[in-house]
Amino acid sequence: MSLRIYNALRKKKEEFSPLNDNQVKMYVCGVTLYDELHLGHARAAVIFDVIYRYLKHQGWQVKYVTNFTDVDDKMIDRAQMLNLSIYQLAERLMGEYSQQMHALGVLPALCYPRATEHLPEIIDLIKRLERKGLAYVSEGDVFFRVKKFPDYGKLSGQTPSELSAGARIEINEKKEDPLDFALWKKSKKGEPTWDSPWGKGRPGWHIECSAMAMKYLGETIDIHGGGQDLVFPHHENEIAQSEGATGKTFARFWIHNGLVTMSQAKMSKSTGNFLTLREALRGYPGEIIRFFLLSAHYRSPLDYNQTSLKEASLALRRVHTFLRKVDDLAKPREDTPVQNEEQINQFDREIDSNFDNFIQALNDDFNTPLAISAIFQLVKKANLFMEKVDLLNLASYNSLIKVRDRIRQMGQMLGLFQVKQQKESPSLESINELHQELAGIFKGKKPGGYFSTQIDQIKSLPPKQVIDLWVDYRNKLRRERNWALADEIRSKLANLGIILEDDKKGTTWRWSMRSRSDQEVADI
RNA sequence: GGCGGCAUAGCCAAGUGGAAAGGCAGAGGACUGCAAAUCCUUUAUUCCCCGGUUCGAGUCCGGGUGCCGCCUCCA
Repeated sequence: MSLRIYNALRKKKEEFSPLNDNQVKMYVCGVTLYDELHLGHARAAVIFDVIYRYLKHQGWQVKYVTNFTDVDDKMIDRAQMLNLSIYQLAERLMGEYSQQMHALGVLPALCYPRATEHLPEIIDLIKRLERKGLAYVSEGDVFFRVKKFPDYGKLSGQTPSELSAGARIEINEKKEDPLDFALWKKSKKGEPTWDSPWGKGRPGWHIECSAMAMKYLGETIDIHGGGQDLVFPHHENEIAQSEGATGKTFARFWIHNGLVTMSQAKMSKSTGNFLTLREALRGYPGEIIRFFLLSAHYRSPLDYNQTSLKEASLALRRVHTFLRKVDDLAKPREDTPVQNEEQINQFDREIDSNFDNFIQALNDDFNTPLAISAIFQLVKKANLFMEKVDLLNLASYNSLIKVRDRIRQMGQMLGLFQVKQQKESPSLESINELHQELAGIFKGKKPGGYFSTQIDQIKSLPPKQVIDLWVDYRNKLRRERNWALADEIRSKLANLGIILEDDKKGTTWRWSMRSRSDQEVADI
């Protein structure tokens, strides 16, 4: 089984292996630091994070670099509006970025180079292009001479003649040809500026990526990624600049993620059609958002609607419920007699073949929806197994542990199911509130035993123990067939976000996760 | 006008030649004091339409239709 990746350069899936036997060099275009992130940015980050994780899983050492664009027109405008320097604006947004990426379970890249910290490299690269006649100076600006680069259009399928015929190209008197693009822009008054051989100015948008990718990864990299909306002109121009300067292949594989749409239209800042990542994270844990983002193939468009995250949370809950069930299993004694031996062996084989299916799915151009379905199939089989094998012995227990570990292992490649759902401690206040509530139930009644005599002592116990006590007490009521009171306790606890579940083996409880935006319970 | 993508059940979504994955929602059932969780059964004989290739097509080819992206900053 080998990894096949759809290479946008050739518009087909190709077998992937790194140029240098063990090391993969991957560069992904990051964000421009001018405004909040939205789900579209999150999708790109999560997709390339999965690719990064999977490449590492293949045993390769992966050098993964993603940049920040920290100087451009929109940033300059925005910074002026906020009365900040572009540097301050960048710092602020980078802080949010790392916080939100962390919430999504995105692993840190090797480094996050910034355009403004690589002026010497950028200037060198432009000089190189100038020497080759691929760049020319015009009134303080420097442009790339597209006509001198014969391969122009090889990524996007655009050809210079067709582009020239198009009506949407900006007419600029300074350019020799409308297709030429800026490598260096002469600065206007009040704009951030750097010295250069061509006078004061700032880098054009595309050149930073070429310069920084080459600096950190070399002149030929294995994978270059970014959103589908970057194919033209950004990536096309990167190829022109880089290959024009070096004469070498810039990137062997080009990977583009599909865009997130909302109401069937591209999610985009400029159109106002977007959901910010901040908003999404206010309503749902990062893992749910991540799961949603991986629920479509990375090259397909992904449509967000009102119920997307709700559905994702329900689906994810299924897996978490299973993992928690296994985590809660008590290890049987060594001498528990083995039963259902054939069933257990059969189950073990299924676990392995299921894992193979998962790997095959990811090997086929990172097919995450298919990979995820393998996890669901395994959960289903395991639930069924648990149901059928009623007496848990060491062998069946070990099988279930194996499934759980497999799921966590698969989850690791997707960045899911890593954290056990923490039973966060409620505040002292809410525990006191709980007591008030529950004590109210007993007004005029005699709960008896522990609760009537030791109510003050209970208050000093850790919350988990208090809840356990109430659960015990409720079970006493249930044994007495006092359903009304038992149900009232359950409902009071539910108000505090504590879900009780009774089954044959007893009662377990867990915290639910509430969606703060719409009060819908998204417990996982 | 040019380049590219998509069209599969109520919804989301896999599937590039050989009996239509998975999830959500719905229906029925098992379990349960009731819930919850779990399990079982069930939901596409028309895979956008029309032609063609083939023993056989959602899958390949041709022609339509609809939607989307890029060609201007954009993950």
